[in-house]
Amino acid sequence: MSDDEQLRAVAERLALILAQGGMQKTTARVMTSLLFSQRGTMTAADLCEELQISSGAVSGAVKQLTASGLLERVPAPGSRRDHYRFPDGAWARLMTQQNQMLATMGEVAGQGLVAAGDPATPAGQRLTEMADFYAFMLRELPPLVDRWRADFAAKGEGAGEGEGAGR
Amino acid sequence: MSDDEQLRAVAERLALILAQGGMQKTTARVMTSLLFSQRGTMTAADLCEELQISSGAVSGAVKQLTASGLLERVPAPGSRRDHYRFPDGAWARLMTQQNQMLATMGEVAGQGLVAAGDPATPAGQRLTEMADFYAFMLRELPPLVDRWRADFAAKGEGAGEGEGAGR
DNA sequence: CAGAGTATTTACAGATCTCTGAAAGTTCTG
DNA sequence: CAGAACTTTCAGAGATCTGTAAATACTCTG
Repeated sequence: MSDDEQLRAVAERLALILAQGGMQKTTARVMTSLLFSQRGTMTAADLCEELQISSGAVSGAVKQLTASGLLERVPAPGSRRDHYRFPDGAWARLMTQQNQMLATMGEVAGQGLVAAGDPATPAGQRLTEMADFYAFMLRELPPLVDRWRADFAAKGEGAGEGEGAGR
Repeated sequence: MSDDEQLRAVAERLALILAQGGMQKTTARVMTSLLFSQRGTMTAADLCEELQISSGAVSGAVKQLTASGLLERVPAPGSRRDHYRFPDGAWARLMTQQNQMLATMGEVAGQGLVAAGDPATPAGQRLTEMADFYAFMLRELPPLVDRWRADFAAKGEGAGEGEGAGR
């Protein structure tokens, strides 16, 4: 099995995992193709061929991924085709997006608390815990992600040459 | 609109949000019913009536939620029916479970790196970033959740002196 | 241990989703 | 500005999922 085939195999495996986690199958396949591709960017035609899917399917997946920040269009001088790639820092941005979800969960918990009236009721206690938890995460997660960004950037600088990083 | 109806409305709204985020609709509705219920626990029959769904559907949802730690059976002396409730500390546990996903993502990234061979290739760089990010999160998130647990427990002590009422 | 009261599983029906193929829309080039 | 090269949209076919109803399996009580 060539290295390339191995990469594709791992890509498909990850796509499957993501699909089980709720992501659309085709969308996941497009994303992992981009993520594991040895090329810097891929065109819609490339994806059609590699994944054996129609251009319509690719278009749909691209739309979704773009909305989530997991895919970006790259200006491709000399080619009419759109070129896509998996963006740098996408993972961190993804985590940041989840902050939206954390905020929403916190809000809903708050609304529930209001409706419950008394925080001492069963619902009140459950919702208090929920509100507290999500408020905490909303407060603590962004700085954590920022710290990673800083760490990683620092590592990258040092690494260019004598990268002592590693494990 | 009574308080109870308001609670149910918020519950259904959250269920809808969760469903859009990939969770099964019925499963989400069962979970939020339990979460927002003024009762301490609910039986399958209660859920059937409140949500207007069949007992089979409840059974399925219970199975899924139990597996995710978002629902637990409560010993119900005097009643033959199973009583269910939303467990204390479920949110924290849920976040901890996501660690499993973080670990998996890290592993897959590592496998990709091996298959890519050279970390300097496009795939190599993308996967290096991915592996680093997930390793970082896997390292930092559990302590964060522990800190919340400690904080929240401390808050609770200070506040509800005689709260023996617990469950 | 028989039997009632519950929970779970199963087959099937209905609904939903998703892909394909083709038409329509866009955007460059010559 | 006409035409080519792509991408996006759309209607319909096919696959997938999910809930119901009924049968089956548990689990207490008497």
